[in-house]
Amino acid sequence: MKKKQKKTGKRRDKAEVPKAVSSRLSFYLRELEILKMLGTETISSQHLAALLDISSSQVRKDLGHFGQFGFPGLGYGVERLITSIKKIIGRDKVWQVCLVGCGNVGSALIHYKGFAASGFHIAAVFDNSHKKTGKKAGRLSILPMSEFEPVVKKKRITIGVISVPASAAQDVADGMAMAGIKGILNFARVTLKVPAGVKVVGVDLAVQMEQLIFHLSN
Amino acid sequence: MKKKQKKTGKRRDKAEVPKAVSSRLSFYLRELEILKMLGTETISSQHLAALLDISSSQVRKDLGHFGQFGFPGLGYGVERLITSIKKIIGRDKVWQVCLVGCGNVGSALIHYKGFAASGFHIAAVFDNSHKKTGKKAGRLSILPMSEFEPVVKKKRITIGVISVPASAAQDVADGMAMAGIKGILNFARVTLKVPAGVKVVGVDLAVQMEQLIFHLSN
DNA sequence: GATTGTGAAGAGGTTCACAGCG
DNA sequence: CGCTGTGAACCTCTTCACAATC
Repeated sequence: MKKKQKKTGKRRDKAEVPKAVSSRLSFYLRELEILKMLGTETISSQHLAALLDISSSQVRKDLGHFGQFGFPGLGYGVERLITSIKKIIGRDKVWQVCLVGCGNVGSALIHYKGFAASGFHIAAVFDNSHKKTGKKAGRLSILPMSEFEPVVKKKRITIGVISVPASAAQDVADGMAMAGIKGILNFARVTLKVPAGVKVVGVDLAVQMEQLIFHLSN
Repeated sequence: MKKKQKKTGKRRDKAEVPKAVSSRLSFYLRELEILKMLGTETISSQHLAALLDISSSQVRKDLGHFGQFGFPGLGYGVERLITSIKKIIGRDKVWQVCLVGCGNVGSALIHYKGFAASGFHIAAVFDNSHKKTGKKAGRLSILPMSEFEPVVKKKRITIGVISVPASAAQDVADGMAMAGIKGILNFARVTLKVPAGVKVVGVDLAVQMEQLIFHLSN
């Protein structure tokens, strides 16, 4: 636990991870899991960097934030690195997720296999519309919003996915915060206002597309 | 067209836009379109900044890259700013898009209204499976991959969306590059290798989720 | 008086380069 | 000899602060 080095002048007791680093850890993990499947046991920073199209010193520096994982002359142990990164980002447990809004996007998410494969368990699905509540969405019944808070609490859900129209998104987010949800994945095209302590990650496909055409136009 | 200002000492004939800026333009646009709908005619950098949860100087500096849009004491004209940003990112025209892979994700994208609303026109849809080709996906027939290149060329499609399983994604990307597609929106969980001149934007929901839980775990 | 546009200062992130280890 | 871990240099992005403008 005691990890102060006397040579550095910088004080940084709290393990503050640069946000640029955290956003790359997932990509490391993704490539490492592929490597593991291929039977690779060891990989150098240079190799891993090439897979991700970044520099090898970037990889080394990123991993350096969390301790010493590599062996000079050999590289990094794939299996061990996977375990370590999973622990760092919190993928070492299963997360209970609820989803609100069973339109096109919502339905696709319910059937999306990548979630389950990454340790996210969709534990409940909600929709406002009477036409949908009671029906099945995959293995789950679609519940009415009136049951939202009790179900979230009973199932100990900590993550919410919003896939409702933009006009309804803020209300849903408010309800989520109220029910104690700490992380929101938002597919609606609005910037959500949430209380401190709640983290929102937005996914806006139109924005992604615009990234693309910006490069194409320039 | 001639737009050199004599006062700046910096030489920068090529309009090089910091990549951090380009990624925010879309968000400015999104908020501005909402403001327009609400009837707002003018907005200050401070107001706009608040909507996006960034600083007002950030907004001013970002917009400053493209010329003078604002009026001191008044702010920015919403309508005019929308037009300008659209032109900058290339949203002033309609883009022809094709989609490969009609699974869960693909189907959701076909029905997703945000695309059309942002000037993206899905002009063709493809899938490998005999079970799907010939069937309808929305207003379009699902075409077999054998028709990919001719159709892309005939319809002047410049953007491709990949929503096939990870194992097939690289092949599809190769085919897209071959057919002359310049921008790829990739939903598969792999890092694609593409020739120079082709831009890829990846959307990986598991990665987004991991961003979320990283913050929750720390 | 309010608000822009912009140099200059400050943070933050990336690359370099090399000592030290296996 | 190959490769990691890491200070130092470098670069990019963000914030500050204020003259110029409406």
